[in-house]
Amino acid sequence: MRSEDAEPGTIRPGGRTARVRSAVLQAAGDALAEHGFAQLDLADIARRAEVGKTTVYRRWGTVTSLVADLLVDMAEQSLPRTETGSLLGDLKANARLVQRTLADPRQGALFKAVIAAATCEAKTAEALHTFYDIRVKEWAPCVQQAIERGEVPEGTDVQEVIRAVSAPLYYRLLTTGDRLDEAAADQAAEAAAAAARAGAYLRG
Amino acid sequence: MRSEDAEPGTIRPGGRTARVRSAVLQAAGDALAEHGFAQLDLADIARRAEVGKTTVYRRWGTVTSLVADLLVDMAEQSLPRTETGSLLGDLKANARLVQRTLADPRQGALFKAVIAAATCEAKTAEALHTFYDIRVKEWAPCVQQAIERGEVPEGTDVQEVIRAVSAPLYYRLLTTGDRLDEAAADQAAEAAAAAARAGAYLRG
DNA sequence: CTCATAACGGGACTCCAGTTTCGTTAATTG
DNA sequence: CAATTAACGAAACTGGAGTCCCGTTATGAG
Repeated sequence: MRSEDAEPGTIRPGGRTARVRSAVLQAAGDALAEHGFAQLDLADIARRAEVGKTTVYRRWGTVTSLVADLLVDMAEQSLPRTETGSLLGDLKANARLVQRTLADPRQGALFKAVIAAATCEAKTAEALHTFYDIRVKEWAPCVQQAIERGEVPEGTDVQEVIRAVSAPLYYRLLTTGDRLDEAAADQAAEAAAAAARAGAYLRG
Repeated sequence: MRSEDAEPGTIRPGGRTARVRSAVLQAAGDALAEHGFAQLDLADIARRAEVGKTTVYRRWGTVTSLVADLLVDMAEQSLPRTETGSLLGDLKANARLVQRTLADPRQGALFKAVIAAATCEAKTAEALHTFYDIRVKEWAPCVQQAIERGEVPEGTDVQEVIRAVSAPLYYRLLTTGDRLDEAAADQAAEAAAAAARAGAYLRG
């Protein structure tokens, strides 16, 4: 059986191969959080992961490609959503979660780095889109429940409401130097809730 | 007079020096829009600008540093704001402006690239923050006028309202593959207006 | 207009990110 | 458990990004 056309790691994905992947992804996350996307070389990641650099180049090839795989991994680790019984409560819970993530030095830097990487290659961008699509869909039901309770008008784009909560937090992270505090999270949730109630997210 | 401690271009900023700067910044913008932030080398920019690569390395040194200067240049080219007489009208005008910019292939790619660059170095990040600070302050008066007309409660953070218009557009640009159309712009403006009227942006 | 030198630019040079080679280890199959 | 070969990893290699040197151009001061 020839394997020239198969990606390395697909035929014998067991033991060592899996171990190498998780060590490399771990190291990649660390390196991205510490140095950022630009000054990142795969040899450094290989050293951290205690893996041969040949292996990293063979399996991932480029930094953006490695980040794409990292995003697939991140997408699999899903955090469970909480329920509070009111739209504002649920949205605040979501906003706080996002805020805590982005305000955390390691996680915040990591998210900046993966976003930067996603702007540089289509494949990585797609992995990022999938990651956020999963997260948004995870939280969308809380808006659906609000519709059923009559808090929000019928025909509201539920996913757009969830995105509206995150958007100002990411915008602040990227375009201002301001700290992301709980007040920012609450404001984002309140603004999204108010706009949703006013029917701003009705499908066009 | 020694000049070892002065940056090149500061003592004789006239004719040639200025011409080189604008040619290089123009080329840098083109290159960023075409190739993105990652696969960018200064030699290519020098070639496009018809300038010696030694000059580019001497004056800017790194890609992120060059992007920082590009952002200073972009910040100086300010677009005049229109006035419609209502908060929603003004915010829609702003949203449409941002949407058109980000939806434009060249400009959209360029903005993605400068954001990516800003995540990689503090100096570049600061230049980006300044850029957005200027843009936000340019449009903030329309919210102030809305306060004076009684459309929006006293004590509202006027700049935050402007940011709330852009935020979902940038969020969509970066985290989804969806096209940025006029409907997205209008929705962003309507959501920000509704939230502002509801007092979601009162200073904490 | 003249002079001093800031700033530019071609070309040689260096160094390391990324590749290639080939021997070693261990995952899978029967 | 033995055989096959996928996947790994050390070491040598290479190309081009970034640096250095030094002669040339042209700015700004007097």
